Formats: sequence, C-alpha cells, structure tokens
Amino acid sequence: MNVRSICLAILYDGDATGYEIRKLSVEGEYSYFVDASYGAIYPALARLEQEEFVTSRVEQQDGKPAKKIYSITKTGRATFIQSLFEKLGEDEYRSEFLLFLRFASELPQSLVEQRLNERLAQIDSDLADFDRMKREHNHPGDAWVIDFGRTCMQAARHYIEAHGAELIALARPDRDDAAAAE
Amino acid sequence: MNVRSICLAILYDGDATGYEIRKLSVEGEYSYFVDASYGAIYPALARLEQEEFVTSRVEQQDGKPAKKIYSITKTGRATFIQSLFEKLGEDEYRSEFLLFLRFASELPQSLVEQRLNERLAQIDSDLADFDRMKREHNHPGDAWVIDFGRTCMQAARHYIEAHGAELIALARPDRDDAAAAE
DNA sequence: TCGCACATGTAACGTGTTACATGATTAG
DNA sequence: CTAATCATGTAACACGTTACATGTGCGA
Repeated sequence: MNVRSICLAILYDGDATGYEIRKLSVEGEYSYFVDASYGAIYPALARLEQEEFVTSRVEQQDGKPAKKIYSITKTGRATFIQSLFEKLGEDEYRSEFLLFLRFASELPQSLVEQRLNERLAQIDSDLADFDRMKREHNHPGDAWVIDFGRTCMQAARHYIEAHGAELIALARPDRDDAAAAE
Repeated sequence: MNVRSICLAILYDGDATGYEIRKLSVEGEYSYFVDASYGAIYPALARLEQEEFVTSRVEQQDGKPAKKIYSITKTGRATFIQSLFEKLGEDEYRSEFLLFLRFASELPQSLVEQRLNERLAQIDSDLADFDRMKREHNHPGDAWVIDFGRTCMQAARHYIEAHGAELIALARPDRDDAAAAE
C-alpha cells in the first residue's frame, strides 16, 4: 500500500490538499492504514496529476499561504477501485511492545509494569479516538471497520488486564535492574 | 525496530546463521515483529561483528555450503537489553484488508464475501502456527506474547463471523460489478 | 517574542527490497 | 530433469524520511 493509493483513497471521499492528506494519514482516521510525510505526499500528488488521476485548483487565502486543492477524476476513481480487485498485500503488524514483553524476564518489574500501564492508557486513548471517528464517519464501510478495530483493541485490553500480573511476576525484582543491564 | 535489533534479539536466544535469521523473520516466530531480507540481514550482521556485538565462526558441511554461525557477545546482550529501557517505538498496523473493506459499498458482494472467507482461513492458519510455536517456545516471555496474539486474532475472527454479513449486505449485488469498475 | 499552525515543495539521506551470481544435494 | 533447499553475499533500485527553504498571522 503505497502513498499513491492512500492519496486516491482519501480523495475518493472528497477534495483535499497535500497538507490535509498528511494530517489524516498521521493523526487522523487513516493513521491506521498509513503514515506518510510531506516528502512522500507532494511528489505523489504531482505524479497523480500528470497521469490525470487527479486535478488541482489553487485557492488564495488572506493571511495564509495559497492552497492547492486536489480532486479525484473519474479515471482516478476507476483505477483505485480496480486496484482493490487485485490480490491484496498482506497485513503487517510490527510491535516493539511485544518484542519488549518477550524479554520481560531480563527486565526489572517496575519497567514491565510501567510499559503495561502505558499501553492500557494508549488503548483507552485509541478507543476514544474510534468513538469520535464513528460519530464523524461519512463512508458506509467506516462504521464496520471502526468496530472491528475497537473489538480487537478491547480484546487486547482485557488480556493485559487479566494476565499482566503473570508477566510482571516473570520479571526481575527491582534491585536487580543493574544486573539486567550488565 | 531495525534489522540490527532483530538480529540481536534472535541471537539472544542462541546462535544462528544469516540464513536462519531470515527464515525466522519471514516465516517463523519473528515474522510478527519483522520481515527482513538477505540484502538487509547480511550487511547488518557484518556491521554488528565489526562493532563486536556478535562473533562468528565458519562451519564446513559436506554437500552443503559452509555456514557462518553468529553468536552474541556480552556487550551485544547488554546493548540490546539497554535498548529496551529506552522509549519504545510505536506499534504499527498496516492493513490493506481493512482499506478494502472500507470500500465494500463500491465492490461486488461476491468479492467482499470471498475476501472475508480468505481472511478467516488466514486467521485459522495463523492460530495453528501459534499453537505450534507455543509447543516449541524456549523463552519465558514467549507463551504470554503468543497467547496475547491468539486472543486478538480470535477476537477478530469472532467479529468477522458475527458481522461479516452486514458488510456483504452493504456491497453491490453481483451483476453490478461492471458498473463498480467503471 | 517565541513558537506554532497554516501551506508547499525540494534535496540529501537512510533503509530495505529485488534480482543476480555461485553451486552442490535432494526430493518429486 | 526440474525445482527446491541450503547458504552467502553484492549491486541496483525503490521508497520513504528528515531537514531545510519560505512566509504570514495568531495566541501564550
């Protein structure tokens, strides 16, 4: 799933600027699919425009810099939907958190406990995000996908709450942390 | 989480060759943390050896090419554990599958249904993998992490089984698929 | 007045992938 | 006899990030 596809997916639901696309993909609803920077988005949009998958118009604003608003074309829509017919790339999950937990037995209890608590807080904040998104969602499939995410997150939360203590018990008593680092 | 760290994490549990590390990270237990290729692993190991975080010895084999077996050093161990004390990178989840489902309303029902079934099959195969891994696990934290993964996957599975039909209902009746691509 | 939000864009850089070179053995 | 597995390594390439350039207006 490259930056090009993400631009098309976002523009599918409505016009946007490069600036807005980046925001959506880093902080917003799309952050669960991608995480793209300006250096990737602006060139991608320029190329998409050349290929006539999107068009742009410039809008002057007083005080603020001019905006370059992109719209998806009919060809762009067709190409994007067509790409969904092709074999999907595999989902990928990369978790430094889980790698950390795997080594709980080599780490001080206090650190393991802290990381577990941080994760619970993170999940709660994500869950709140999902609720906000669900209120704002516009696309018909959104609600389903959001609830899917919520279900998985809640399962993770419950597991940590039910079994966190077992992991902490595995870790090193706190005086030992100098030994662990040695 | 770069390739260097993964090499250290794998070598932490025992000696391995570059070939074996790649296998573990693509097909094996580590595939849930990374997915590294030869072109990344071999240079990383060479650099780690220069920095004295690992050592290597060559083992001749009859019939097969010679192996270069890497071992982690004391410094390597300490450095790796120390890196776990530092602030963790965020988990990342990238799912083409969810992006696809988001656009269910633009796609033919048969395709949505097929993808949902493929996913169920994929989850079952992952679940079976987890069971195998749990039998083979050597590291104390492994069992916890594996059960965590299993819990999340099972939640995903149940959600798809319980709510898949709602998504299919949202999709386009099958005659319509030419229109969707247009 | 400091820094942030808005807004676009480029150049240097980092990191990892794909494809190739090499070559014996074994299973189908 | 073909393909896969074992095994290491490199070079070309793709893709994306970080940092910078540029400039205004607003809130703390």
